[in-house]
Amino acid sequence: MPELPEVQHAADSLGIQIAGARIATVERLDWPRMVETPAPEEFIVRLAGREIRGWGRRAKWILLELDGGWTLALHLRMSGSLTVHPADTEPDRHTHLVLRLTDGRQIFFHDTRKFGRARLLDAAGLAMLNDAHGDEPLSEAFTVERLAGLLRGRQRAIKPLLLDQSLIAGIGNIYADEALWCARIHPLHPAAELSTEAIADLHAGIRAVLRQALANGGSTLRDYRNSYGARGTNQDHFHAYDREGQPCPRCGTMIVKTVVAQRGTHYCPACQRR
DNA sequence: CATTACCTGCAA
DNA sequence: TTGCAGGTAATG
Repeated sequence: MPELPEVQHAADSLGIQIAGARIATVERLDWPRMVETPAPEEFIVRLAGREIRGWGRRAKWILLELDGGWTLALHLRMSGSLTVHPADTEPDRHTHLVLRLTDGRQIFFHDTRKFGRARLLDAAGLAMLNDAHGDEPLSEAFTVERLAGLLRGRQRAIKPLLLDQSLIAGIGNIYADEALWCARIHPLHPAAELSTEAIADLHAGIRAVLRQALANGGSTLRDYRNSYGARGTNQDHFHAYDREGQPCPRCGTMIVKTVVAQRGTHYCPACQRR
């Protein structure tokens, strides 16, 4: 579900509520597969008593910086959400991890589809997570030249390349389609064959769609909520994604939906031709 | 590169 | 009942 803008909002809305708080206990881990490292029993023991010192985001991971050099990394995958609740709120059946704070409040990791994941990482583990991911597309370092370098020599289609987290981190199916619409690029265009001008438009498009989504609190198709339980509104501003059969806002041609890289893919067949 | 798997719920 | 969903990893 969540891509960079949604994960950023999830992290910020959570972090602002809980920074400085301390985890008392880990409760209700009824789907232990969600804990990737360390073993669930050790995860529970090590988290107890940790202070939450800060927060951040890397790719689609939410990072809670803890004392003792530990980082709690949380990935929402398709349907996860993190919300903060008073002491007496009962979790529902899709809440698979609860962090009880020493002030009584609870953080719920709610995840209908159970794809979400948690890792408790030391400095080396955090470095590995970092190294596994590519450029942050909103960073200063992500220049047009950087993007051109990433595309150079790669014959694969541009859309699956945009989804490859090891190259560019944080873009998912929505914002890949939206960025390609912005840049008037066909999702199957070979990455290495994009013109200099098209690459510049793609760079601008990626940043514009992510910034707009951030400004709108992310996109909520179904499950996404920030940590206050609020939906985003960016789904009301899509140009191509989820708009099959509706007119392209630029040229009026019907948006079509196909499958590219095993993902539903929406584009304008008239003005996305390069 | 394509296919399958992981899960549940919802719309067609 | 089937197919599909914002993600990723593990297979041929």
